[in-house]
Amino acid sequence: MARVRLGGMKLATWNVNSIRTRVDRVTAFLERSGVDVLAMQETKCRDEQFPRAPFEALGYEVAHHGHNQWNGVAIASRVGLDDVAAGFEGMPTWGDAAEARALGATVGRDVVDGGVRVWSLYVPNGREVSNPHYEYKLAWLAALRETAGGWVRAEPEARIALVGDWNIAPEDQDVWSMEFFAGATHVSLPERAAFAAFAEDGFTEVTRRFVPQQFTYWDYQQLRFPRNEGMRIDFVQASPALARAVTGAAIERNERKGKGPSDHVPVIVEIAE
DNA sequence: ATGTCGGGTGTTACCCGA
Repeated sequence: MARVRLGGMKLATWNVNSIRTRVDRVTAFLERSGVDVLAMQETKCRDEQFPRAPFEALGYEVAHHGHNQWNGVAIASRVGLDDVAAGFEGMPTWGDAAEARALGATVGRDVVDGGVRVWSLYVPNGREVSNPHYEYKLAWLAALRETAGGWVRAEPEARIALVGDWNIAPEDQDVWSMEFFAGATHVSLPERAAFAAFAEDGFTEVTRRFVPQQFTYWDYQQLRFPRNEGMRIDFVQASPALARAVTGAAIERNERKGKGPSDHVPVIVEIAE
């Protein structure tokens, strides 16, 4: 197939908090933003319930992985969508259940050299530091790092994007009040260490250098958004070759406004060819 | 003051999760 489009691509990640409730807002965002690939989290539906038609009408292919009303991850792409994989090698289960928290696909083979291997990730919340879900979160992150590190070691020039809702605020400035979060998940040292450890395998978080301080999530409760009491928990970790190709990033704060928003907003990165 | 959102069900009243 001939190259139809050169010049890089725009990749975004967005925890949509139910795609069935949010599909109009999500497709409107795609139409006006010029995003070529959108990784979604918390679709909250089974595969057959995902509203594919509105995406396909705009020229996007969709891969979705969802078992039930919890979790659910997807990737929509108008620049190719190949080698789809649900879950990663070694991904821990929650009890007996392999949850729908990771979906990989190769996109952009015609617009970026070698394409980009995108993983749409919904990292477990952890609930409370004393809750078994917290140990599950740490184990899940450790397994992801082990597997993703192996990908980079096997293919050092691979362009790999680990994107999504990491449910970790890596720095104190990434929450509206460290007092409020004292003793809570998302800010604990083991979670922050787990996030930072990806750097040892060559991954770089590539949005902060372009957007030094901006929240990506505001709770629906307590007027958190009007008061700008949010958290920065949605990130893009890029392999060495991909990090070199990233030319910009943006956090779409305005998507938290208006009628029926998700509690998260899209995070966009621009990738050169 | 868990005061808001989702989706679910033994559904029109509550459950769980975030």
